[in-house]
Amino acid sequence: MYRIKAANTYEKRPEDPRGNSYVDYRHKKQDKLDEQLNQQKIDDLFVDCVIMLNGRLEPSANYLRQLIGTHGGKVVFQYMPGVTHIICQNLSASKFIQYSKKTIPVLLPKYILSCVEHKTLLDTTEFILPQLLLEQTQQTQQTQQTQAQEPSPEFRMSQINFNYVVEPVVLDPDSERIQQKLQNLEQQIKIYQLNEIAQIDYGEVIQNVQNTDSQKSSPTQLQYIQNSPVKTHDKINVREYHEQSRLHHLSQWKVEAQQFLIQNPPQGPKPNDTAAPLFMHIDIDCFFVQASYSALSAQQQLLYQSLPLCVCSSSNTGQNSTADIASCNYVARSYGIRNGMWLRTAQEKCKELVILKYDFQVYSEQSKRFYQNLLDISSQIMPVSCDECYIKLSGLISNKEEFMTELKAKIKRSTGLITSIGLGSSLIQARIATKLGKPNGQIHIGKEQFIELIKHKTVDFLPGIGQETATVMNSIGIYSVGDLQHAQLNLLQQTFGEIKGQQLFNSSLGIDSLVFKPIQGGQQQKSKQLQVSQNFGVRLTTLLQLKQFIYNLLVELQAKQKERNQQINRIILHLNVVAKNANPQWAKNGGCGQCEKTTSSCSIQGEVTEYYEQILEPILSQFRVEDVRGADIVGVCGEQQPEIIRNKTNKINDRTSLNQFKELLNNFQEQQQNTNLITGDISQIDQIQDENVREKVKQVIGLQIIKRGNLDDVLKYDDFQQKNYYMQQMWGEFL
DNA sequence: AGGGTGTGGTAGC
DNA sequence: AATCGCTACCACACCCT
Repeated sequence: MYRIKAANTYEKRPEDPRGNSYVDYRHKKQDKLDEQLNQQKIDDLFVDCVIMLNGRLEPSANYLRQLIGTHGGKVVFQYMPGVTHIICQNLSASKFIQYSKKTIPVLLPKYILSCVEHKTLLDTTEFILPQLLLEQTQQTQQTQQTQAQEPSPEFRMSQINFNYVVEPVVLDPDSERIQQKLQNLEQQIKIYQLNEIAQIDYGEVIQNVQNTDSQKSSPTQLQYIQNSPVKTHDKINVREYHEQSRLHHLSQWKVEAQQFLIQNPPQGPKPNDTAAPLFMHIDIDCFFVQASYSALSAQQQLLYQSLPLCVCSSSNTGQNSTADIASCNYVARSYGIRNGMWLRTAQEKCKELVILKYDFQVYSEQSKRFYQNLLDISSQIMPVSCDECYIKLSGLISNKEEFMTELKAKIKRSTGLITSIGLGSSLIQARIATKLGKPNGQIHIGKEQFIELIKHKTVDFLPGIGQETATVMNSIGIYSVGDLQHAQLNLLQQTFGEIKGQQLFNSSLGIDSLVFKPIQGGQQQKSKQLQVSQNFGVRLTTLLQLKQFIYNLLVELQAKQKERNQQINRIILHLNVVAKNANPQWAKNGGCGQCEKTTSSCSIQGEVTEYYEQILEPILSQFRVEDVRGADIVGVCGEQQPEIIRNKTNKINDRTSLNQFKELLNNFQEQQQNTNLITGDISQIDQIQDENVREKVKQVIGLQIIKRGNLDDVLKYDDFQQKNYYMQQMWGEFL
């Protein structure tokens, strides 16, 4: 089912001098919409129905509204008397309680689609929202269980702590609302009995958390699945885990670098904004390896001087070792070893590979020394990471080569580390220059050179283009940076979105999409987001463990908030649940493997940890406890209210289209492999309702055929007429 | 229309 | 045979009022 593109169904809110309420306006609007839809009516399928749509739906609420309207039904978006059906997909805790009280059926959007398909109003039982269904069966099960005197050791997700829906801070002094809340609360207590186990253990969690206040680690113990193939600690302690996580430190060092620059403002001259723009990008070559090496004794250094080196968390080279290489030097790279490669694989490629240990202390010190050397160059520095930054040099440098050589020598003297420097008239040019120069490089490139130099690189050579973007690019026939340089901006924007498309195109031509934001000395840098997460070595078996784990994450988040002196007004919970069809092998190394990801957030005021229940409930009510068994709970991410900068341009394309497009393309490619290209079923392309996307798919698949030389296959047909017929049938005017 | 919320991609070693 | 892991940021889609 393809979505009708979200037409702009909203009307401008009228100025109303007579002070009519917004509600009036909404009623009027509702009537008007109904009238409009009635005019397009096909049949009277839903004629006696008043259908309420709620929340995020698939297909979208807008699509359903039109669908119902054209079949004679009435649609509302708020509950009102007379509603006959509620269509809903995910229920938040409060709505869950509201709806479970009503006798109106709460159904999945599939109901509407099926009714339309069968041209009749179907029985609703098949389409009841699973959450509510679960609740019903649970209640019957419960009564059965109590009769059988067989209490379950675990408890259901949807059953927990609904009696704690009161907000810790009542934001709205409106008494009516508070009364309603109290009423709700009463109802909830009637419906849901607090589980005794939960009560006791929740108390324990609180106690444990209080213990952490004295900087000591939380004694909260979370057991792993017995006989789990994962060999990690038998406790999960977020703080302890982070101590040994290289990525955690990497992220922290970036913040440290920013703070270092705030406390030690660059004393260098101010760049001349009227001069020709000149930016420097500097990066320490294989930072971890060099830094670990620099901490070795002189004797060892001599020994390892020209050997292949790598840094790895483990020197365990056993068959089952899945440790990966954090960083490897260029000697090692000559053997085909790469960052991120599994140690075992790397050692197969090079038996002499020397494994160095992490030394986070040294990395942090070296990072500071590195930045110390950059302070007198210019007043404008923008750190990228602990070992990498941009510096604005416009009008400050006379002899570029000399400057770069001297700077490199200076850093080498001070830290013993070898760096690469790139100069360019934009950030991305400088960045690419460094990349091309590594290791131990010093390059200056201009725009013309830039375009020539990277023409033949694959698109993922450009910063900002990762695996996903590269795959989509390939699918629209763009493989090299040169292809991108000559691509149609229009096509890029249709595929990636207006802004993103433009940015990608700009990148290929050496024009920045990254904004140069130098650190302002003395000013507190406020980030827009604070996040705490742990994805490794987490194997939770019970709901209680899950709750404890999330609470611990929240404690860490709160600590971070205080440390950084920042306010948090929204909390986001990310939850990874092992996908149903996930290969169990994948999670063997302690990671998440293939997961289904869910996000839920709530606005907060006050202490982060107070919102424990609010965050949990909506998201947990979607799962049964069985589903969470073996789930990986990812993290809690607190967010500051970001600056609202709305993008006011018209959207050409929406993500749904992009996803549909990807799917179609995959289907088509599968078919191509299985059948003759010519007979490949392309009828589905014509079913795409969105004209833009349909045309794009045709265009793209056409492009693909040309790119891959498959056009020749078509041309093999001797019969010219038949050939033409196929061509036309497939691509219409596109070929 | 603008605010709120959910999704997904990227970089750094 | 398999591409994680942590944190911060951006662009974007979609719903609610």
